[in-house]
Amino acid sequence: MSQTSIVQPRLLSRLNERLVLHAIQAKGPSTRAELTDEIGVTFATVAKAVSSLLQAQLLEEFDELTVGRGRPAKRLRLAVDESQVIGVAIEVDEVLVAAAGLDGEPRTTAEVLSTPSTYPELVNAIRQAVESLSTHEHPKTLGIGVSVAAQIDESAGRVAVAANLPYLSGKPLQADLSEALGIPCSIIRDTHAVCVSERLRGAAKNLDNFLVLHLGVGIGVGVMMGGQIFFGQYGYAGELGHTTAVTDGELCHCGRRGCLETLASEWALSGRLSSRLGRRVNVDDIARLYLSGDPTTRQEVHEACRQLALGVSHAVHLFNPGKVIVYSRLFRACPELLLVLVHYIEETTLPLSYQGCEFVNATTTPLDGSIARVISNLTDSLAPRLLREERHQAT
Amino acid sequence: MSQTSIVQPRLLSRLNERLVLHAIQAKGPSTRAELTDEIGVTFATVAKAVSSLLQAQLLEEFDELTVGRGRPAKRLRLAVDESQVIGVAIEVDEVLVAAAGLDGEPRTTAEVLSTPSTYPELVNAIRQAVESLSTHEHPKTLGIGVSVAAQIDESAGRVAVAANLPYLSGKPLQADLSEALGIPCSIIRDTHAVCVSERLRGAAKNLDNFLVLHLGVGIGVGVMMGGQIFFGQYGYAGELGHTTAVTDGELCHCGRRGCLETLASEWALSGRLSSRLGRRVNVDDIARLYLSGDPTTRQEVHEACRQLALGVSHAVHLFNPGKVIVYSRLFRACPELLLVLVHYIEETTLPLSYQGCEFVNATTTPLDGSIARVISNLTDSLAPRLLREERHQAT
DNA sequence: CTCTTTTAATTTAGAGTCTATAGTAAGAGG
DNA sequence: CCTCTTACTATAGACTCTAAATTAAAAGAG
Repeated sequence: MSQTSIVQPRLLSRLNERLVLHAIQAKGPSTRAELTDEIGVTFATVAKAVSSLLQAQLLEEFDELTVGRGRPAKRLRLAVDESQVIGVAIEVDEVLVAAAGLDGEPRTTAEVLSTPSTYPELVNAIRQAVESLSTHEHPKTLGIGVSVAAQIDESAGRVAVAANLPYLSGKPLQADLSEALGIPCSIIRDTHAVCVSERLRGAAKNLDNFLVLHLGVGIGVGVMMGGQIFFGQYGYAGELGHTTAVTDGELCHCGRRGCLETLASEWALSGRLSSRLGRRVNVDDIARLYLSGDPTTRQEVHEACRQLALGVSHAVHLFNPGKVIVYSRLFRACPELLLVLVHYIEETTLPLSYQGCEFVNATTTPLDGSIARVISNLTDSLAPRLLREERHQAT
Repeated sequence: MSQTSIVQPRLLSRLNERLVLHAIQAKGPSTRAELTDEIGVTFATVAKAVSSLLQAQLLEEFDELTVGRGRPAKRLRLAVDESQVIGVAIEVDEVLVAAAGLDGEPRTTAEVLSTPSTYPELVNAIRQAVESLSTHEHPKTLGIGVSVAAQIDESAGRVAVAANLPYLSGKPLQADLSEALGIPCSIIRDTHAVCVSERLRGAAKNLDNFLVLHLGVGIGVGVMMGGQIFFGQYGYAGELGHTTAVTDGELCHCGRRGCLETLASEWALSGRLSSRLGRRVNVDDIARLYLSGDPTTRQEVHEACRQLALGVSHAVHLFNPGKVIVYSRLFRACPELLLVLVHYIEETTLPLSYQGCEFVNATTTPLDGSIARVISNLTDSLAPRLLREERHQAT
């Protein structure tokens, strides 16, 4: 099988390094003594793991204003002065690039490019933007994350199908960027990116099971379960837009009829409202009209919410998530829509299934997610994850 | 946090013991040399792990008819002569008890009791049945698994809600049985039990992501993802029966209208057919009538399949499983119904989502599952699971 | 200003694990 | 009987952990 086993003495120290990083991510900057209590290993072991992480520039030591007796401890934080990561978000009309410390906090406002129209230009534009953030005045760049508004085969690092950026379909973007930049790079679907950043520093901190409902041109959910993105057997988990909402409904671009996407996507909504209002409206217009109380808009939007709630209800029944995070321009502009959505969901969902499940707007973006993805990769590539799974009753 | 860390040198040997057991489960009886190739550690390490597992009576050594040159190897198998486990299935009308070797193969035909009508009688009946299988003529009993046709809080070992066995609701069955029997015991929901046994030795061998569609009085799915049963945040994942299938449909016992269960459960189907045929029919009658070609029956059954397919379609879209295993008396009696179900599913599901997903009947029962659960517990309690999760592109 | 107290960090000894390598065991074939 | 082949055992070297002793750096008491 595997040429050489991972089960070797040094696995232990890797595991402890990983535990140290996760403890600091969860509790913020800590001293070695605090980490000792938190992790449950000896001070000596913590010190050793920390020294290795300092060497790898994943952690930084800093003095704090001491207050108690005794020798003052040095506090450790995720590296922000010595190291950085770079996140890239490829969207339909623009590409965003930003650098961040290992805490996930962007250190600059994002640089915005308009999306090039060929693949080589895209790779080149990203290379230039990344290089301008990686000069010698900047901290050392440890990795690059790229979120893409497309179906991604994340294990192969390849774009699967990019409906709205056709030239990306099938491209081995991860390998091409890694090569062009000379720095480890990983690509991730935008929906999944939001999952990762919401968990790292957004609405789902320390939550293992939640959904991100992504409403854009289509409707999809990002599934975070057991602390990991869930891909399904072939990587297509989280499809919601092509669930049949009404039998013999409107024709969908997928060839079937009555898909949820024909009723509740932002794209469908602006189409319906455009024809009812007799002029072209986009999502921002809809939000404005909705907030101003336009009755036609309110009626259509609420109807879309009702249909959407049915689809979300299925997902809640099946996943029993601890939270549902809505990532949508319309919902961000009109937060009260969350209440409407929840109202319809409660009508069609078993209380046992939605009890304890909060519905909130996303607080992060795919750009944050691309950064969070690199950071997770850096921490998780140290060692595999230990997963306890005992369900035994001791006698 | 945890008093003492699990990350210690002996974790390595535990991990290797676990790898040895899983290799033998996957590949069948093996020699130490074969395990060495399979696992990727040194022969010496394998030999040490094996010797520890022999001591724990989880493995057995046996001579085989040698054929090649060289010193003949001793082959190792999961213990079946020296050790056994006992499985119990608590169903609405009967309780099944059987002993099995650690390979999961039952060593006896199941003993069948009619389900007692009080909790103490139930515990006592199980105690007697188990003790008659644990006398000194029998191999040593290493554990007991109990599958229950009810909602279970599997982490607490407690029955949550038992709609059809009311006296079980809220009972700490796992602790009570462990105490009564003096042997580690674990309880598991019947739907989940089928998941576990299908993966151990049924239709889902070596498959990490699949669903078990359980049609009985209700409709539910067991979700196996990443090789583990998925519970959701609060343990209620896999609900399908109370998905709203038609707005303003028939009143469901849950208080809402149009639940899938009112249209497609075996219970609903027999109700509808009883009233249309003018006489009481149960599931077995329906199967007979269906196979004999009765048009009314065929029409109603196909309509139920159509509704069911819509619900399954949602699950397939969201989970993208590698297989859907149907556990249902009606489907087992009429295997051609699978084709009907698949036909309707294909009508309402994105090809990308169901491609590569097979729909098959279950080959195991909750009793097999209760046995499989104990065996998993024995192997998995040795060490936590190592979960690699790298998605990085090496430069 | 010196000494004690307190907390932080390092060092060292002891036990456990792995790999690698050399050596022993048990059969088949000439 | 000897050699070849495969299976298994034993030992040395490197790495890890814990635990306990030692050193380091500050605050406070006298």
